[in-house]
Amino acid sequence: MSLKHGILGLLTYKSMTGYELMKSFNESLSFFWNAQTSQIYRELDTIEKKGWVVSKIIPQDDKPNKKEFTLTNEGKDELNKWLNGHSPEKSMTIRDDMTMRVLFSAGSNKLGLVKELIDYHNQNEEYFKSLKDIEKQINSENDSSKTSKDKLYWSMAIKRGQINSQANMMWVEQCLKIINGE
Amino acid sequence: MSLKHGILGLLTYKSMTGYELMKSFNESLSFFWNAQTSQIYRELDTIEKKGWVVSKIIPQDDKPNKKEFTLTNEGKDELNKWLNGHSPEKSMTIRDDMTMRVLFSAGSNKLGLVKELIDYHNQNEEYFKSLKDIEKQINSENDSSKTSKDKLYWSMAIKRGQINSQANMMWVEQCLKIINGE
DNA sequence: TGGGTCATGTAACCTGTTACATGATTAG
DNA sequence: CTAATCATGTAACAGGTTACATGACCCA
Repeated sequence: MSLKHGILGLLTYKSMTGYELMKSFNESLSFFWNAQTSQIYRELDTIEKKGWVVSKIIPQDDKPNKKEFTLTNEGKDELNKWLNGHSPEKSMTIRDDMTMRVLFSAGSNKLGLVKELIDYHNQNEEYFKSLKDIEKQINSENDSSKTSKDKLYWSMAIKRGQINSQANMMWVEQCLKIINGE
Repeated sequence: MSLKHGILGLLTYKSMTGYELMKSFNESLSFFWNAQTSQIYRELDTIEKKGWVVSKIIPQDDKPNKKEFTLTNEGKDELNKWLNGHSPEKSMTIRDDMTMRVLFSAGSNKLGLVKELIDYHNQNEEYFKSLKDIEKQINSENDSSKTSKDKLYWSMAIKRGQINSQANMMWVEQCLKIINGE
C-alpha cells in the first residue's frame, strides 16, 4: 500500500527523523496505519536512494544524534504524481479474516462463529469510541498542532474509520439475525 | 491474510487442482479474493509439505494432465484450529489509498480530490450492484452447486461486501459536504 | 491463422511482520 | 536501581504482485 508515499505525505508537514515518523504513524495516525521502525528505516533508505528525500545528521549532546529527512522537489513531484494519478480500477475485494471464517464455517461450529461475531462487534464498538475521542481532540480549540484546514481533512479520514466500524457492527447484527432465524 | 486457509476451506467442498482453485477464487469468490496462479501453486507446495493436503496426478488424454489436491485429516484439523482460534486483537486500521489521499490532499489539489471521491463513489456503486447480482444468483432455485445452508453463509459474506460499499458511498457523501461547506 | 481455455509452473520483486541488538539519558 | 524514552538499525521470514514460459487443443 506504499508506506513510501505515506512518509512523503508526512514530510510535507515538516522534516522528521525515522523515529519521529514512527511516532506519527503509531500515535496520531494509529487509526489508519501502524508502521514498524524496521520498515520505516528501510523505506527511508530506498526513498533517499531514489532522491525523494535528503538526510542531514544533527548532533545532539544530551541525546543520541539524529538523522533528519527532508522532502526534495523530486519527492514533492512524486507525491503529487501519486495523489493525482489514481489507479483506474482497484480490486475492491473484502479479503479479511472475519469474512473467511463466515464462509468456511458453513460445515462446522455455529456456536464458535456466533461468539466470534459478537467479539468482533465489541471490538468495533471500542474502536468506534476511540475514534470519537480522537475526533474530539483534533477539533478542540487547544490542539494547535494543525491548521483548521488540516483538521478538516483529518476528520474526514477519521470519519471513514467511524463509518466503517459502524458498518461492521451492522453486518454482525444482520448475520446474527440470519443465523438465529435459520 | 493466509491464502493457505482459504485453500483449505475451499477443499472442504471438494478436491481440486490448482487451476480449479484459481478459478474459484477469481470467479465465484472474486468478491473477496483474487489470487494469482503463481501464488496458489506456491502455497499448494508448502501446504503439501506440511501434510495438510495430498496430491494425485490424474492423466487426461484430450487435455494436459492435472494434479488434484485433497484435504488430509491434518488439513481439516488445521482449518478448524484456525477457524476456532481467533486472533485476540487485530489491528483495525483503515490503511487504504483513498484515506491516504484525503489526508495528504490538505495542502494541494482540492479539485482532483473531489473528482477522485466521485470516481470512488461510482466504483462502489457498480460493485454494490454486481454483489446484488451475485446474491440473486446464489439464492436462485436453479443454483444447485450449494446446499441451502451453504447459501446462507455465502450470502452473509456477500452482505458484508454490500454493507461495506454502501458505507464507502456514505463516507464520500459526507466528505463532499464537508469540502463544499468549507 | 489467431485467440481462448486448460494446465502447469519459475523468478524477481515489493511490502509487512517479528525478533533481535545497542547504548545513552532521564524519571520514579 | 529500574523502567521508559530517545535513536539507530539488521536479519529472517511471510505474503502478495508482476512478468514470463511452455504446450496442446478447440473454435471462429
